[in-house]
Order: sequence, then C-alpha cells, then structure tokens
Amino acid sequence: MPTELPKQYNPQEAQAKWLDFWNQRGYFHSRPDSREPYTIVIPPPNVTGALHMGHALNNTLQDVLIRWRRMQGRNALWVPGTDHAGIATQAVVERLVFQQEKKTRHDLGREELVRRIWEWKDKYEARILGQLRELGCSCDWQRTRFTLDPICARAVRETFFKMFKDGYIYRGKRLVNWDTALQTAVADDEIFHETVKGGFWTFRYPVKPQDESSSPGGAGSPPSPQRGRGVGGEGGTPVADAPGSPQEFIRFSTTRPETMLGDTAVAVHPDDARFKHLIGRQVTIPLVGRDIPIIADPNLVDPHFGTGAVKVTPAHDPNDYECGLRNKLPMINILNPDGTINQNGGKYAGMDRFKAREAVTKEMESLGLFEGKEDRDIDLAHSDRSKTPIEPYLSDQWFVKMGDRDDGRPGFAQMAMDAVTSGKVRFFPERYAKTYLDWLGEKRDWCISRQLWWGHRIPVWSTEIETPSELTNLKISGMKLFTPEFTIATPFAGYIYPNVMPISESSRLILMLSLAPGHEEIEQELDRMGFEQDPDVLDTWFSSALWPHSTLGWPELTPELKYYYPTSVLVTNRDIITLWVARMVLTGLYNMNEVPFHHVYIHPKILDGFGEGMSKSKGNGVDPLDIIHRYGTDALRYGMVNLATETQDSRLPIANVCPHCGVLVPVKQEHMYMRTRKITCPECKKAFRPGGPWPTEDPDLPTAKQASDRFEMGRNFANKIWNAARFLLLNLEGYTPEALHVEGLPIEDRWILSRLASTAKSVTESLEGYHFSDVARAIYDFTWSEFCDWYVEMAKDRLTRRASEGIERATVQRVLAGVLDGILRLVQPIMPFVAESIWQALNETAFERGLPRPEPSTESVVISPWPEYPESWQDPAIEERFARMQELVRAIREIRNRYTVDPKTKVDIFVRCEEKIAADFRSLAPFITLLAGVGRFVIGPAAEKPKHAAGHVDPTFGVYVSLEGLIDVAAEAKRLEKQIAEKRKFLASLEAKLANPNFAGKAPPDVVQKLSEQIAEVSKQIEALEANRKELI
RNA sequence: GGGCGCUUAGCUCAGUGGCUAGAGCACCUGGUUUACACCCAGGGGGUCGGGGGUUCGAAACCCUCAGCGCCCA
Repeated sequence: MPTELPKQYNPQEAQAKWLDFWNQRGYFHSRPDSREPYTIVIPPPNVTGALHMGHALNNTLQDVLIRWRRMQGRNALWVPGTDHAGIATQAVVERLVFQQEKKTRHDLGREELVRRIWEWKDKYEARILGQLRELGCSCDWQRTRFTLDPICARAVRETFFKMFKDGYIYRGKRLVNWDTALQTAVADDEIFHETVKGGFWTFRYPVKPQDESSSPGGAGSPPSPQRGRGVGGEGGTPVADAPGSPQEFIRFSTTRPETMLGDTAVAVHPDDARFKHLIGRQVTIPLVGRDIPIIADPNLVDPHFGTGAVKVTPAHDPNDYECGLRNKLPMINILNPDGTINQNGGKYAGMDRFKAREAVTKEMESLGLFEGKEDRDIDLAHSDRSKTPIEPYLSDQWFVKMGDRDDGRPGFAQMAMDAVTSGKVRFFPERYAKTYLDWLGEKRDWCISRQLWWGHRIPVWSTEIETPSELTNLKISGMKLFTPEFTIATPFAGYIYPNVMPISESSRLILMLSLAPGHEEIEQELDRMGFEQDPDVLDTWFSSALWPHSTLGWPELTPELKYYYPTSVLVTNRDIITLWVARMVLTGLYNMNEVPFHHVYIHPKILDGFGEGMSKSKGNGVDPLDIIHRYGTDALRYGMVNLATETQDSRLPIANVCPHCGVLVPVKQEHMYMRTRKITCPECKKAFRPGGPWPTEDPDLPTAKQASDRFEMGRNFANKIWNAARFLLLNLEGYTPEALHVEGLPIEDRWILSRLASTAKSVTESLEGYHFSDVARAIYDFTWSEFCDWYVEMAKDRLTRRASEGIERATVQRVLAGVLDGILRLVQPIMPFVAESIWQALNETAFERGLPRPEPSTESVVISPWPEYPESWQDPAIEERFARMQELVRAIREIRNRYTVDPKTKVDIFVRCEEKIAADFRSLAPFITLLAGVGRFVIGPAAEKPKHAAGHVDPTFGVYVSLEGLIDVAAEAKRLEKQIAEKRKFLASLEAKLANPNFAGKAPPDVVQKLSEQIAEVSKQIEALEANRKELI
C-alpha cells in the first residue's frame, strides 16, 4: 500500500532523516576514477565564529553546482575545511581571556595563548562543519582540512622555502598600524576610525640661504597672524617670503607637530608659482638641527590646501612614506615601540609622543617659528583591541616580490594577470576580471609577516655573525654548512637556504637560514646553536593561497592532486578577489605550474533591510539556523539561489520573532550595533531581547530568533511540490510503467512535455552560466504555474472521469509520474530534502517511471541522472494552441469574478472564432468546461452574442458569457468604453510608428511585418468591442 | 581622489535595443472546487531617480546631475 503523505511538508523531519541516509550511503565521498572530475574547494570559513547568511549563500551555491554535476555523471568532489584566520581569531580569544581573567597574552605566554586558541578552534570548527551539514552541503567530509593542520603546514613550509630559495621572499621595511599599548602591528581591518578633537598647527622652517651655512631661528620678521587654512589665497599673506629678502621661510601645517623630529623633506607642488624658486633649496629643522630639501611632488601636495607646502615624515605617515619612496628620501623612525620618542628625537628622547607634541610646539614658539593653532576634528585611526590611537610605524617585515624579475621574466603579478587575460581563468560575471587585473597591475609586494602568535611561524632561523670566517666554520651535524665560496655545502643543498644581510650601522652580519619541512632535528640543533626562529607568523592568506593544491596533498604528487587539480570553479564574494583569488592563482602557477581553477564565480552580498552589509560589529547578522528553524533548509537554500542575480547585493529585511507569541517584529535601525537590549512585543506586550550575535545568554530576557519573509517563497514552494506529489500518490492506484509515444498523446500531455523539455534545457544552460536566480525561477514557474495550475488540474478530469477509465487513466498516470520525476531531479540541487522525501515515496509505488520510457529509479535522487529530454518535444505550435485555451479560460474566469458568479454555478459561453480554432477549442472542451465552470458551450464562426452577456475580445476569438439577471449594463458599457479608448490609443501609437518613413526604411522587415499584423489585430479587436458596445444597448 | 555597482509597483527583485514592463510578498474581491489556506480564482497598483543625447524605436546604449552601497588610496 502506498504511503500517504501528510498534508504539509515537514522540513525538520526530512532534514534529520536524509542527512543520515546520504552520509551512510557515502554519496559525497569521491575518489579518483576514470570519470571526468568536477572539483570545488570550499572558501574555508574562519574559525573565528559561526557561519552567517553570507556563508549560507556561498555554500548553497557551491552545493547546487556539485549536486548538479554529480547528477550529470561527473566525479564530483567538494573539499570542505576551515581557515585559522590569524589576527581575527587571536583577537577574539585574547579579548575573551581578558574579559574573563583580566590577563593579556603576555601574561599567558605564547604557548598557553596558542593552546587556548586551539581550544577555541576545535569548538568553532565543529560548529561550522555542523552548520554546513545542516545546510545539506554535500562535501566529502573525509577530506576535511584546516589551514593549520599538518598537511597544510607542510605545503606552507615547502612554498616558503622554495620562494626564499628562488629569491621571491625578502626582508624589508614597511609602515604598519602600530598599537603602542599592545606593542604590535594590527591589520587594516582591525582598526576603526573615530573623530577626535585635535589641532592643526602652522609652523615655518627657515630656508637656508643659497651657498651659505644655516642660521636657524629668530632672524626673520615676526610671525604672520595668518593660520593654516586659506593662507596663500587671494590677497593673503605670501607663504614664502619674496626672493632676495634677508631670511626666507617656508610655512606648513600639521596635526602632529612631534613628527617634525622625523621630517626628511618639505614638499611643494611643482606648478605652484609661489614656491618654484625654492625647489632644490634646503631648510633646517631647528629642533634637531637637520637640513632637509624642498622637493616637488605633485602627488602629495594639493597647492590649494593649507599653506601649499607639506612637511614629509616618511617613517610616520603613509602618504609621506609613498612620497619618500618616490623621492628616495631617508626614513627616520622617531618612535620606540611603546610610543615614546627614541634617540633620533635628540633631547626629546624618552618623552611620550603626546608630551613631545607640546614640548616641540613650545620650542618652535620660543624660536618664533610657530604661527598659530586651529582647533580641528581629526579622523583618527584607533586600534580595535586597545582602543588607543594607531601610530604609523616603520618596521621590519617579510615580503613576497610581485614585480617582474631581474632576468626579465614575468614575476608573480604578471603571471597571475596573464592567467586571466589569456582566458585560462575566467570570471563570472566578467567585469570582476577588472578588479583583479587593476590590483595586480600595481605589482605591489605582498607583506606576509604578522606580529602574531597564531599561525604558521616563519621558517627562518637567524644569528648574528661578526666575521665572514665564522660562516665558513659553521657546522651543522658535524659538517660544514658552507663551502669556501660561501655557497651551501652539498649535503644541505636540498633543504637549507641562506641569506646574509648587513646589520645597519654595524659591521656585523645577520645570517638567515630557511629550512624546508621535515628536518625538525636540524631546527633543534639550530636552536641549540643560538639561532633564533623568527617570532612572527605568516599572513593567513599565505596558507589559504595554497588551498586548492595543499588540500589535495601537495607537495606530494598524490593521486588526488593529479586527478582533481586544477579544480573546476571557485565560488566566492568580491571582497577577496585581490586578497585571496589573485594569490591562489599565483601560488598555483608557481607550485603546480597550472592555474588552480578554470572559473571564478563571484556572487552577491547579502545586506540587511537598510542596505548595509551584515557584520558582527553592526549586530545585524542573521544565524542561518534561525531561518532553517522557521522555514526549513530547503526554503533557505531556495531563497539563497533565488537572490543570486547578475547584479550585486540583495537586501534581506529582518524581523525578530517574539519568543512569547510568535509575532514578527521588524528590525529597526535603532536596533543596530546591539544598542537595544530589550524590545516589547507590540502584540503581547511582553519583553524580549532582539536576535543578534550576543556573546552570552541574557538571564532575564529570552532572545528572539530571527526571520525574513523572503524565505516564505521557498517554504511555500517546497510545500507545493510536496502536495503535487501527494496528489499523484493518491491517484496512482493501478499504475503500470510503459513507454509513451509522444506524437500520439493528447495536446495537454504534449504541452506539459514541451514545457518540461524546454525548462530542463534552460535550467541546464542557466547553471552552466552561473545564472542561479534564473534556475530558481524556471523551476518554480514550471512546477507551480504550469504543472500544478494547469496540468494537474486537467489530469483530475482524466483520472476521475468514469468514461475514460482504462487507457487514458494509465497514460495520465505515466505522464504525471514522469513529469514529477523530472521536477524532483531538477530541484534536487536546490532543495534536496523535499526532493529526496518525495523520491523515496514515489519509489514505493512507481519505482519504474520516467520519460519517454520508464526505467528503474535510483535509491536516492542524489545519484539520479540529470534530466535531458528530446529537443523534438519542444513544440511551439502546441504551446500556442494551449496558450489560446488558457486565454479563453482566464477570460471566462475574469468575467465570472467580475460579476461574482457563484463558483458552483455553471455559465453558458459563446465563442466566436474561425472554424480551425473552433475545432481546437472543441477538442479541449472538457478541460475548458472544467477549468472555467462552463455549462452550455457554443462555438464557431456563427456563434452569436447572447443578450445580457459580458465579453472579452482576444486577437483570435471573442468570448461572451451569458449573465441573465446579473449583467450590469451601465457598468459593462463603461468598461467597454474604457477598453475601446485604450485600444484606440494603442492603435494610434502603432500607426504613428508605422507612418514614420524612417521606420519602414530602417527597421528590420520582420519587425515591420509584425507591426502591420499587430495593427490589423488591434483594429479587429476594436471593431469587436464596438460591436459589443452596440449590442449592449 | 580613483574604480566597480545600484536607483523599475508599498517592500524585495527580474527584465543587457522591438509582442500594451513582469514575479514573489503586501493590498482588494470571491472561495471549506476531496493535493495544497504554506491554498485556489480574479483585481488594483509603475512619467522604469532627474535632465540631455544616440536611434525608425530606449527601462535597456552614451553624457550629465542627484542619492545609495562596496573596494582601493
């Protein structure tokens, strides 16, 4: 006996059941074989926290692709995993430790902190992988990786060693965001900007007389009362004294006077007439007695801003730093790591930078070189972690060289660019290639060191040496490391590579050794010999850059690496095209000599209801599990696929679900940033806490789950498919599988098969082009608006009509089963749970089914073949005939509704049309009468409009519904007049178009002909409407 | 400052030069049609952000203005 399905689809039940089932059958595990592979590596989510809606989108789309290709017979592998996310994760754990124990990382020590972070990682990795499972992701869980696990670590070590040896990695200076409180560099995304009260001081430096020694201070005219802004404007005081005067000055303004101690130039705009004569001259910094040049730099200086001259402190300002590089200026660091002035600040050494700011100003004032201070709001960068102002700080960092090589061969940036311009890597949508190419085109070196403890430690060991002879005597494992020519001795050649650098302002050298992986005993020996391993760790992106090949086992040439690499597509969002995608391409080319993927699909971003991106700090993120809980996973996935359109970004208006009464309370902007801890339900008046990423439970208030009505569409759709299946299963009694001969089928069967065939084709094409939203829409429209609304309704007649029992019933059962089978397979990639639920139920009653001939089903829809139907099934003529019938039915329904005819009452209809069309309608009469509630059905060229009738005029027919006793003559007349007026207006616009002599001359003939036909049709309609109007009276 | 997008019905979005601009939700009318009220049948609702241009023809292409979002500096 067939299972009778409940009236409503229960997503929770299905999810619990089929996740286990799929897992036990091992459908998601892949191993190399003779089939063509289809491979995706997951963009590994950060172990920093749980997954949010952006991940739900990202992973749903990947799963859709994987499930689809698996059905197409490809050997589909989806590699899951997580990312250690260096700074973000360390920051989260540090913050937690500080909150709970009031301890800093220095209190804990490196080992203990790292241990704590591993604990955190274990917890969140499990949570994230669990979330992915609940999303239905068909990942190969046996191949789960973590960017810090031994397999990935070996790939990182190997890559670093190779790059070091090949001269791609070097050590250099770089301005970093320095947190003076925590004494660490912080990443750009770990700082926030805040407006603070500050000052804008104006000073002047004395210009050295040409060919004379400096005579700083005092000697000039009294300071001008003019202040920074506006100086040099029309009629203003000259900013530099006229040539030939006894002492010239150059005036400038700054928000940070203490940085004068590190100035190495004053810059002006090369076209600025006020300063032209000064370019190349020297000025003296009186505070430290240093002479610095006046240079011209159009990039740094805006001649209309301030005094038009800018002091340049390359070591303490990003713009000045760039200027310093351009003009080869010295870079003088004036700060100690704790934010006090260092010895380069002369007498200010040891003073806190803010104290020094006052002292410096005072001294300049006493020298008569201070011109005034303006109070100003300053947009200042602060450290997220210590909340103190960030200092730009020049420090030693490791870099990967991106520019072209000295030998003229393309460098990393160029290689990665070539991969895209040559078409080996293609972006979808294409425009993102520009983002990628523009960024790589700058060929900026990649800073790979981070002053953190959580991550891959930089595999470089170093020691200071006094004399070159020390090098030649250096022994490891009892053997000399170097040959007399200072190259590495043969036994060490494969795995140790040296670099020797002078230590600045000293005659000593620093010897740096990089070690390939797998030589721990050497590492220990180096430790014992007094070498120190670099304390820093690598940028997280260094390990994720290797992800497509490291996850497959590189540097070992595993069977997986040979079979699955390069992967098929990378699915990600646009924020990390530069940070991640570009770097995967270059390391792939470098390590594998082959691009890591052929396609890069960039999907939209999910915004909140106010158009803002979702983030933890805003507190406007939504937990996908909330959505799953309320609407089901299928609904979540449908919603995600549906919003993945070509254009970017989709808003998701969010509501809190009152935990007491279940009513939806829309999120308002004032709820953002977790400013609102308590909301009172407008319905039940009880209080609750709005949903959000709260760190802890609230002991007093229940926290709301969140919802968005955008997911109702998916939920309703799942239920619709469910009920279509339910209907079929209730009517499958006596089902027998048998092949169908399409040509002999009645029009409604041929129509639904035509629609099914073209739907399947368009779905496949949309998937191939990554047009996900179109996929969702095509399946939805076909299933709901065509199969359910029309075919199933028509099938009812054939299934139940006594007279037609037998052959007709058997056929319609086969078509229904076959089409539903197709729908399930088409929808499986998007909504796998509902698809599997129905698949299994259908297997019980109609195990052999399918079109055009039945075949045994598969034990799971997951492994069923992707549907493809004969091209010949798509029949425009049939579709046209069917569409006309739909028009007729709709017209009758509209009239019935307009006159609120009781649904049970049959109406008599009169259709006037050509005989050919009449014949068609006659063959469909049973359906028309069923679908439109028709009693008497008069049809033909001679059909007369009855008295008291309302009508509808179509290009190919006119239909009249007899409404004896119901018709409102006045209203009907008014309506007809309105329609006639509309049609006339339309006709006039068409005729005007045709009358345009240019139209006939320039428009393509088919368009012209179409227009003529249209004019004829509309004219006929107007005639018919006017006749109706006359007959009414 | 540079770049990439966006602005279409009350809301969320489709619609990449030609059938009177569509969908879902919301709204209105009617409905216990034995698959489904997470439903069915209908309906109303749009100067396609403003202005200019190209074209026989523009929501779509170009310019410009305004507003919004993101990335880079």
